[in-house]
Amino acid sequence: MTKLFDIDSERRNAILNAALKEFSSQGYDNASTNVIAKEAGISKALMFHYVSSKQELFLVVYDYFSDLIKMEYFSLMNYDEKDIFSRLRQSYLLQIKLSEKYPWILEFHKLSRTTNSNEINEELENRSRKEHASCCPKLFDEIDETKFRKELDIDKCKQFILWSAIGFTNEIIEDIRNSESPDLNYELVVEKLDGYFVELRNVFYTQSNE
Amino acid sequence: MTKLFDIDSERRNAILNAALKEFSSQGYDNASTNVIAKEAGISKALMFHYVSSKQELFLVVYDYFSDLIKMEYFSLMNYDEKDIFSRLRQSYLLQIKLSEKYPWILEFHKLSRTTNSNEINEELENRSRKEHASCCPKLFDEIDETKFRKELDIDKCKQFILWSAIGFTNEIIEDIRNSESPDLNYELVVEKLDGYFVELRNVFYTQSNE
Amino acid sequence: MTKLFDIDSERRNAILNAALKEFSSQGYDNASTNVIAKEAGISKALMFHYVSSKQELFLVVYDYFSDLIKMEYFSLMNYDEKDIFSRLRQSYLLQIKLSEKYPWILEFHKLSRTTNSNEINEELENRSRKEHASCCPKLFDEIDETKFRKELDIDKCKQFILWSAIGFTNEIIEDIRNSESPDLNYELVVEKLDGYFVELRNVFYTQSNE
Amino acid sequence: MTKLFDIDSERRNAILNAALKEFSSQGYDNASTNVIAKEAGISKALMFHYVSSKQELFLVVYDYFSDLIKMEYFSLMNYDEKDIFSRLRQSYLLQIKLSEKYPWILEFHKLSRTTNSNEINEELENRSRKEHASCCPKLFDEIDETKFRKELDIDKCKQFILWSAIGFTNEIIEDIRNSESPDLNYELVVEKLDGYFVELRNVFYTQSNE
DNA sequence: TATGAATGAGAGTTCATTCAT
DNA sequence: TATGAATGAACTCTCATTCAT
Repeated sequence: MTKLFDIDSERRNAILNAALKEFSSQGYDNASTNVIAKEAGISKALMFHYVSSKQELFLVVYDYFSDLIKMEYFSLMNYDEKDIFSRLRQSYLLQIKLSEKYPWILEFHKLSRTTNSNEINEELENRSRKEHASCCPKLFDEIDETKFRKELDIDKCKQFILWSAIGFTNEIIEDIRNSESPDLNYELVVEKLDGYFVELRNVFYTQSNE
Repeated sequence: MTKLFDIDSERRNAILNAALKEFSSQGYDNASTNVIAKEAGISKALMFHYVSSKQELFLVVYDYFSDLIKMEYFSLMNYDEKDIFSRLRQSYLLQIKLSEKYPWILEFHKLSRTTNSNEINEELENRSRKEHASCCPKLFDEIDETKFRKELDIDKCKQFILWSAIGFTNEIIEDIRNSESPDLNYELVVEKLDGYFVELRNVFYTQSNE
Repeated sequence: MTKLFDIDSERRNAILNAALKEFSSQGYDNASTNVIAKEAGISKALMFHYVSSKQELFLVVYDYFSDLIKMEYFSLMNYDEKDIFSRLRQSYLLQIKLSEKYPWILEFHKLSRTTNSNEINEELENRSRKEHASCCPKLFDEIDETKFRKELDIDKCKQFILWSAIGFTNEIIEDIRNSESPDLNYELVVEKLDGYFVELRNVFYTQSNE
Repeated sequence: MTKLFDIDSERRNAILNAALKEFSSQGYDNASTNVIAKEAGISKALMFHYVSSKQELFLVVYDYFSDLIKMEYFSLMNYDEKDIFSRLRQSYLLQIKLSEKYPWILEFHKLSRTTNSNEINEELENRSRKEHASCCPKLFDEIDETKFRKELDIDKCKQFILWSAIGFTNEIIEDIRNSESPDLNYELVVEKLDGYFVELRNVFYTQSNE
């Protein structure tokens, strides 16, 4: 239905990025197709030549980045790595790399917010039903729990670790937003990241030297 | 400027709650003054008699709840309690209590999201500059750090604890939204809460029995 | 649902007449709410305060004039008059009178044209099913058929008479459109009308002097 | 100006028929060049290569069918036939035949409806001024008026006959539109037609057996 | 010759806001 | 105090038309 995937990839990316930015920051209802078209550098009419409606644009964006994340993130993840923090590190490196090409991709999950459009809500529910809570569970699947200190409740710890990861993600996003050239501080981000992982190991793992 | 504080408190609360609900759930841009007026049970024109604009309404709501939180929350907090988790527990009990009168107050922080209105963005930045990250620092001020395991980096741990608290808050909010009679599961919430605190002590504190 | 009938009758008539003019001349699909609002002398937004949509406006206009025609035309018709041409004359006098207040009312039937909007088409079909071919049958009901020349097929003659009446109606409409002050030639129209009726009697009736 | 007449006649006919259908059924303003191009089986851009604008397309269609009617209809009419009803019969047989190749030609007159485009309105008026009511006068020219009953006003009778003919035409059109295979009921149409002519003779002519 | 890409103008509709009472 | 009426600007989307190839 959409003609978005028959066109030049540079323009396609411009549209997809612009749409992801607008939809994730403003939400579906408040997102303006005007803003998206302007940010993508094309006329509004042309955009509606590529997609038939705001709804379709939203769903195309959702599916595109959903697939992208599957292929450029999930399928590249090495789940043989059983150390949860090494896994998380892997995950962050991939995400940061993706962020270079798709600067708003870390905000992808915000697309799932409930909107005023029931059709969108239903479609989103369909997709999430298929995927069954896409990211988090697998990240924690079959991790090496023997490394955790024995007295800890593993499930609760996973929860704490997840929440910390979310908090850290938000910090990264803010860092990226606040710097014009996001590529420059790639190393700084990784350094910060590694600092956190050192500490998380201290917190949750049996100390090796004890 | 606003006449909101010259009127009957019941109506004022109706307006403030309705506005907080709409602004926090829809965001400033997408929030509808129509919906707020209807939810508050008054005409739109009357609402614009009390406040001069949507902007003013937003800022009044922001400041009102900001002050409320200061007075009904911060000033009631007992900072003599130096145990961070006991402090956090206190904090949650106070917040949940506030939620009974102001059901959307836990969502207050969502008001700070960036909007399309630059004026709003600026005003919000002014306020946050004045307050300098209103809640968190004090929550962690002068806590008893001796309880922490010696090998831990206290500052990073505080960060982890804060992120966990944020995650837990979101869980509470979802619980409240998903239940028709929020008061009933007050005890359940506290129970869950205490479970988390037990574990957090396990994680971060020196084990007493060792 | 519509607030059109709670407002000042002068403005209401302005809107109804403007809408009837636009809808009957342009058809539902091509009719412009802009044009209607401008012709009625109000803002488009106000018009959408009175009616919730173009569809509703159309249906309100349809029903209003449909009812008006029933009350100011059908119920005033004296069907005790059994002479078909006297009846038709009555009919025309009433229609011309209505045209003074509602200059486009003779075009009312054009509202029934099929449009691109299936909802409108369905609503129109519902209404026409209820009314069962509103005008014509009754006009020819129980007329005095003994006046017709014996060798004629009455049913076919009725058809011819109806078609002539339609042709005459179109002539009247054109006359009205071509003159700025339609009231002036009221008498001229009636005169022309009577000329036709004289001749129609000659054509279809047994000649009295034979 | 137009290049329509330099191209393959089959494609030309496809365009002309598609345009006649769309313009006559939707009116000039609401007609979509998209629909016409699609129905004609060519791209919109190519269509605008043949004609310079929607306006020109409309006028070309108008003039083409106007000429066609002149040549394939008017010039084939045998005006030596002085009996008006035989003439009308001739006329209908020719029209029905034309309908086979140009299915929408009976709707040609609908092109003359007033539109929102003043240029189109003016052009149409020019053409009709030149032709002076193209069809009707000649149809009634030099007919044998002696056959009419003596007491009748011939001019008015011509008017009645014309109006009946119009009514009958509409009936035929509706018949054609409502049947999937229009050719099948060709004979039925002619039969119906002849029934009307018999009666019209009864109505207007001196009865032969009296 | 033939077409997909591209656009500005305008459609219906909603919104925050002001006016009159 | 309180409200319904009123509006201009902005929204999403479609259209006839032009451009580039």
